[in-house]
Amino acid sequence: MPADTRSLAELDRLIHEPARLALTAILSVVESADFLYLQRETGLTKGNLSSHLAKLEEAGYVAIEKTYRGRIPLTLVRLTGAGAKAYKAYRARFKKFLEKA
Amino acid sequence: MPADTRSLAELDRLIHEPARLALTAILSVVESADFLYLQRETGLTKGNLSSHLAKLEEAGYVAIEKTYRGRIPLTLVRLTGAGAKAYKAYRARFKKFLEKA
DNA sequence: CAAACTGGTTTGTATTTCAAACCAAAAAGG
DNA sequence: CCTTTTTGGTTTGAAATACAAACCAGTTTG
Repeated sequence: MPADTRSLAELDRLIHEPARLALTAILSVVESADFLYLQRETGLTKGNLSSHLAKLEEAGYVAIEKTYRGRIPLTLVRLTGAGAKAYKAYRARFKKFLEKA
Repeated sequence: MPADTRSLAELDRLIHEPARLALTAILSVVESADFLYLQRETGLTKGNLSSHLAKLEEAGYVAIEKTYRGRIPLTLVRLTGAGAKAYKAYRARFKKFLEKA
């Protein structure tokens, strides 16, 4: 019997997107990160990073705080409880899928 | 140091899509499957199954053979060598990602 | 022989994604 | 100073995706 592929349909698409998966993975281990750090780490363009972050924020998966380092803007991002939970669930589902094939 | 999230950008998007990942996973263990079997197994509509299969075929990941069972049409699908290779690579990458976080 | 069912494909629309253009503030150069 | 460049982003278009609904040819059923 083939793997339970039905469970794949339930994957959280918001996290599944590779760019956002990368972001979520990073944020799950750093407590908080700024915009440029995330850009360097993921290799995304500023535009794409900005819009992916906006989506994650809209979903309540990250909280974005716009502040200043001295006088230059600093955008800080951290995973929310909901974001951490969703990421954990995503990983668990995917891991299960990978195991049984 | 956060996980190597750069590697996620290299995931094969064609396989990454959940519907096609499900199809590929099934085909990786069955040698050959017909259209309706794949539909039942994945829960996709006929339309979506048809177009996802078309994409996989276009990429050379599956071979589709249209034949007949008696007088009613029968569409048989099997993974090609390239498809099997791509699927294997996808799994390896993802597994690696899951392991180091 | 008309209606419904099989086994699909095509079409239309709504989302998504990416890249390129844009923008305001700050720093650097002449 | 005043222009130019750089920093730290956001907004805007255009292209690709994905999904659902409509369609279609052939077959069986009433």
